[in-house]
Amino acid sequence: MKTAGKSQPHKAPVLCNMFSELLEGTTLEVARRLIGCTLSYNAPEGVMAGIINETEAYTEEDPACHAYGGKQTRKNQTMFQESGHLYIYLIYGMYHCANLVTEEAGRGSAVLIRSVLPTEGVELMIQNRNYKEKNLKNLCNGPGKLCQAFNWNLSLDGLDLRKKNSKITLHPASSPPTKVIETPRIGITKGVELPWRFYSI
DNA sequence: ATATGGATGGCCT
DNA sequence: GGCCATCCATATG
Repeated sequence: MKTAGKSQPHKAPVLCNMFSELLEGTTLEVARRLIGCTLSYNAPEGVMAGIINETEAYTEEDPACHAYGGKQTRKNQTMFQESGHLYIYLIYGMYHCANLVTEEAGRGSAVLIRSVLPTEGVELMIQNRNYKEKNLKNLCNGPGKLCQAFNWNLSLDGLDLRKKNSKITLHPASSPPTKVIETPRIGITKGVELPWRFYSI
């Protein structure tokens, strides 16, 4: 090992480190705070990125949560890892959903990333989704669409975003959105009354 | 413009 | 065997 102790000024900063303060606090706080942040993926084919504009919070106490009651299974075990891990699951046999794990290890909680506004690698995303429309507003505006655009699947489940050189990174908003709206969550049958969905326009 | 129903597979009981 | 934190094509006003 002959790695230099100090970083060299000319060394290309291939990836930014995640700002850990983005994931501090309760799942609800994180879900709210992630609105406006940039999610980026350094894929083999190129970088893809988007600004998060819709999230949902899920915690152990919530009957709609995969980790409800703290029950660990094979599928949900990433939710019980430390905050900063990526939890991906398959839904309806054909789509994937991406979540950022929150809170401390042992507590099953996460924020579902429901939508991003594409900012980088748009051509790749269009390819990945076989997207026909001209307007990009429907390219990543849904949890399944987002994973399809970024080409994310179960193989990325459990990825630790806190690691240096993580393929997936989070960047804080340059200026936080002026208005974040909260509503009940989408597509669930339990915990429907909780206003745990956040979005901005 | 909104409403419907079919596709699909890993995981749980 | 039965869920499912979904999407899209198709059908109708």
